[in-house]
Amino acid sequence: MRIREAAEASGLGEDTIRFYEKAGMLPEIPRDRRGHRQFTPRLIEWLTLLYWLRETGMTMKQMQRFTSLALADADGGTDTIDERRQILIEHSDRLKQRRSLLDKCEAVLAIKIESYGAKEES
Amino acid sequence: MRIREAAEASGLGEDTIRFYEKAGMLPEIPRDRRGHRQFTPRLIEWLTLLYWLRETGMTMKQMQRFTSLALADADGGTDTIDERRQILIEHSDRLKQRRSLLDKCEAVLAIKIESYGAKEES
DNA sequence: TGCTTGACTTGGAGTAACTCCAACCCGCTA
DNA sequence: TAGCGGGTTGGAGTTACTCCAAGTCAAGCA
Repeated sequence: MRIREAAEASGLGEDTIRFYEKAGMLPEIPRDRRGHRQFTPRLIEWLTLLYWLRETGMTMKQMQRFTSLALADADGGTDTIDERRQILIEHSDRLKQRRSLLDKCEAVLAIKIESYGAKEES
Repeated sequence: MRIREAAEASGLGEDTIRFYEKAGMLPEIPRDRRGHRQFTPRLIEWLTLLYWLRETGMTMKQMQRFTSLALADADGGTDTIDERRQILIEHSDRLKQRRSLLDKCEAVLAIKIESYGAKEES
């Protein structure tokens, strides 16, 4: 798979993928003889996970940590699984907080919108 | 109210308030004879709304637009109310989308976390 | 009277996380 | 052989702050 397709499949942009690679947030990407990146299904899966984590506000630092843990266990080890799971659990908790914030804001907006409606009717 | 208290009350930082003022996102702030800003309850309310809008991802551009509309109607007019309400409704819609995205991600993470748990048990 | 405190100003640097662009290369088709 | 499409790199630009630095100025206290 070329970078174009990888971008489409994962939801990330081409530039973002290259940027993530430079920042050490991806496993090694094989290249063909032209130097073009060749994306494996495993890489696509990884990119897709990063896409979701980014979309929901995980920082690059955490993603880098997460990646480095996964790479440390790349040979099938499980030494870092606890920490990796912990990272995901904490992120999941942040999502819950975030959602309640959105709910709160939505309520505030509803009141504000309502008040505009009232003014218009008067 | 001084800037310190305004910051505390609204949730924004002091620098951010000054920054927002420069960027034309606030009504005029009265000053005392020293040149210090004097925050009225109305201003605090405004800052608090901006805080929520920012927290939930509204861009400065939109906030600037929103402010300029409100200022155009500052004398009690209602000419811009339709557009202002529209802005808030659209933002509220974005929040709804955002929340469903969070839900989706939470589900993805739950599966991922589950899979780590399984590996650990084996 | 002088000191401290708090706020003020302008200006600029740093940060996160992209995003876009210029310049270049490389293999393929007409 | 020229042009095209799709890569490549490095670097500049963007958004929205955030954090100083350096200097001023008025009020309140000892």
